[in-house]
Order: sequence, then structure tokens, then C-alpha cells
Amino acid sequence: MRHWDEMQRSINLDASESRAKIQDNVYSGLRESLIEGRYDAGQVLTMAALANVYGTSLMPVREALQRLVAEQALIVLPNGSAVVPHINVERLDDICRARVILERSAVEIASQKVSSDDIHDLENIAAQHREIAGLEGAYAMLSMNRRFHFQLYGYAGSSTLLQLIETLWLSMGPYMRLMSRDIEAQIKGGNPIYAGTHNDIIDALRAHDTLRAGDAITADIRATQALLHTILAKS
Amino acid sequence: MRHWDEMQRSINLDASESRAKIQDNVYSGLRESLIEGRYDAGQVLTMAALANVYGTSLMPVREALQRLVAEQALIVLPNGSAVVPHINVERLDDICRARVILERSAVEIASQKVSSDDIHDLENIAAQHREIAGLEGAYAMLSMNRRFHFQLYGYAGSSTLLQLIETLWLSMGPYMRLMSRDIEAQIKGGNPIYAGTHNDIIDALRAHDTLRAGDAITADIRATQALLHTILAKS
DNA sequence: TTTTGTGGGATTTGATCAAATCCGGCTTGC
DNA sequence: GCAAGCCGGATTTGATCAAATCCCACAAAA
Repeated sequence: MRHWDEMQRSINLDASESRAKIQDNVYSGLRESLIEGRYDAGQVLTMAALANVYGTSLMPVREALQRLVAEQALIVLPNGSAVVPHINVERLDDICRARVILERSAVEIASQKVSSDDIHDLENIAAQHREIAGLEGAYAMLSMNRRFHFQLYGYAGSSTLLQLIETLWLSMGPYMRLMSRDIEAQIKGGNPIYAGTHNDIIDALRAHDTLRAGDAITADIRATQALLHTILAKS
Repeated sequence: MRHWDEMQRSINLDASESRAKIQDNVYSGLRESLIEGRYDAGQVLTMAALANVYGTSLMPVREALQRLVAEQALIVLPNGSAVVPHINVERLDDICRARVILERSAVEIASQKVSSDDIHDLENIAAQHREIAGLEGAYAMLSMNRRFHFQLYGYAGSSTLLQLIETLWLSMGPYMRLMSRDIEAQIKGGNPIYAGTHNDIIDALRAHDTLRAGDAITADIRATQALLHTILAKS
């Protein structure tokens, strides 16, 4: 218990935050889990349970939960408990529409700024993403996919845009869970995963072709949206 | 104290929220003050002082503050205290760039959905905005301006977009304070305030002219951005 | 059978207290 | 004179406890 606590604390010191608050560990842990779709939609997160998991008292947990509620990553029951938002096609479409708007703009800005070194880094990530596809599980793939996207968006150099996009990915959490299940099944079935849009994006960036880069990222978002639609239709 | 408590509690029941938490009162009060630019940039908000203002203990205040920190409406000192973010031209431009992206998209979507009743409501708000210009202070004007904008963005029917835009306006808080001072000076000087873009927007909406509506809202944002630039240059 | 009411358990919310941390000014030494 | 170190007040953070609220199951009546 003590050992675990110190480990988590040290993780946060990497960010060289001013004061290491243990509520921050709970917060970032939960946030990461949510964004990666490790929780089922509708799952109720009680403070006592989380306090047990993170080995702390209720106080840091309740404040971490409230922060996530403020970001709409969780919603509160009339009871006051926090719950992972339910799946909903309209909401999915709404989020994806906002994603297209923001991420397309970010990529367009980035396309006019990227250096060849940047593109090189991006290619590395894309390569790792392809490699992982066969070996590891769905979580690893989604995680690497996320790294690709945010590395890319970072080149736009807008912290405001970046933060807005992150909240959208956070809202996608419950849907990502569905995707990870589906990807897992595809991997088991020996079906290679499609990630061709990443190459399209890189090509467009290399040519500083703003329009094509924007179209490529839009296609990427629309593809996952479409996949989620079929998954939702099946269930 | 008891009387005050019950009054605040009843306010929150208007929103028919499930459980009336007094921390929500502190939160929305602070948020409103910030968005309207009632606090100076760099001002330190200590929990004890706010607890005194809102007539409660420290607990609700600290959780309200943390929620606002999560929305980047406040930032934490190494000490842990909350402080209103400092003014910064680069950040202003970054926020405004994001505002153009999001608010332009919202208006474009809205332009294809508005009914004539909607436009009528919008005209009423614009009229009130003009009326107020001479009579009341800057806060009233900015408040009415905000109502106009969000009424408009609401017509897009996207809760996701709406929420993102709100966080941007929240980030504009410290800059709005500068504007309110300037507006106040203009009012005292007998100089009528310019709000012509509102009419342009309404005209474009009436014609369901998506492009023109988007250009009009962009012009509106750029205008306040330019005004803030001159204010910042002066000081 | 369906609805209404009630009671107990579970859960959050707010208050108070102890501990950790930080900031300011002061002293001390060079 | 000036910089480094240190102490005390101020402030937040975490823990624990009491109170308010809600949910759920069971029972009783129409």
C-alpha cells in the first residue's frame, strides 16, 4: 500500500507539478482509464470503491470525481454518485461533429508549421502503431493511435485547441470501449486492422497540403464514427 | 445565515437539479463573476475569503475552486491557492482563434436550422442590447451581448459545441474585464457603442446565408480581439 | 395484481481538526 | 552591504465524523 502510493506520487512528479497532491493521482488515473475506454457505460463509480482501489481516503476521490464531472467525463446521479455516461447515437454524432471541426482545424494549422523532423517523429509513431497491430491487444493500439493524433495536433501549437480536443476524446471514452471490444475480436479473427488514414495524413503534411490533410483527418474521424455506428446497430 | 442558506438553495432548485449542493452556488457564482470579468487578472482567491463572502465553510469553496481550475478558468499557485490567469496577448490570440473556429461553425449550423420565431427572439435580444447601451453600465451590456451570442449558438442544437464555446468564454473572463473598463469610459464620454455585427448576423440568418452568417460572427470576434489589442497596447 | 407507503442501509455532503507546505521577513555570517 | 538560512504565520490538503439524502426492498391495502 505504501509502496504503491509512492510509485503513483513519483509518476506525477514527472510533470514537475508544484505540489504533489494525491487527488491528482486519482484524477489522472481515472481520466486515463476513461479516455481509454476501460469502464463500461452506465457503470457507477462509488467513492468508497475507488478509495479502496487507490488506497486512500474518500477525500481525494471525491474531489477527483467532481473534477471529472466538471469536464462532463462523468455525470452525477440524483444520489450524488458518479456514473459513466450512457451510450447514445445522437451524442456520438454530436461529439464527432465537434471533433471534425476542431481536429480538422488543428491539422490544417499544423500542416503549415510542421518541420521534416516533426514528420519523422510522426512516421515513427505510425510505424509503431502498425507493428503493434498484430502483437498486442486493442488497448495498446488505441493508446498508440491516441499518441499519433495528439502528437499531430500538438504541431498546431495551440494549447487551447489541444485542451478542447482532449475533452472531446474524454467524452468518447465509453464509445472507445465498444471499439476496443470490436478490435479485440478482429485481432483474434486474424483480420488486420485498418489504419491507412495515418499515411494519408503524413503524405499531406509532407506536401504542406492543407486541404488534403484536413480531408484525411476528417476521413479518419468519420471512419471510426461509421464503425461505431455499425457496432451500435448490431447491439 | 439560515435565511441566506434557504434562499440560495431555492435558487438552485430553479434548475431542478437533483440535490441542491451549496458548493454549486459557490461554483456558479464564481463562474458567472469570472465570465463577466468581475475579477482582475492575477487576483488571488483564497478559500477563507470566499468562504466568508458566500457565508459557508471552506469545504464547498475548495471544491468549487477545483472545478474551475479543471476548466482552466483559474490556475493554482505553487502554494495551492487559486489565481485569475494573467493577461497575455498570445493567449488572447489563441483563444480567439479557437473561438472563430467553434463559433463560426456553430453559427453556420444554426443558419440552416433557425425558424422565423428564433430570429424574432434574437431580434428582441439585439434590441434590448441596443437600448441598454446608453442607459446601463458596461456589465449589463456585456451580459446582454452574451445572451445574444449563446441564444444564437443554441440554435445549432449541439450541446457539445455549446459547452466548448462556454469554456472559451470563461477563459476570456480576464480580458472581458479590460473591455468593460473601456466600454465604461466610452459610455461616460458619450460615445455610442458599436454593435452592428449583430444586425449583420440576423440578416444573414434570415436569408439562411451560411457563408455570410459565418463571416459576420467572425467579424464580431475579430472586432473584440482588435479592440483588446489596442487596449493592451496602450497599457 | 398493482399501487402506495415506510423503514433500513448505503452514499454523498458539509464541518472541523491535524498535518504538510509555502511565503514573507528577520537574523546571522561573510 | 549582501546573500544564505531559518523561523512563524498563513494557506491548502487529507482524514474523520455527523447530518442529509436517496435507493431499494418489503409489506399492506385497494
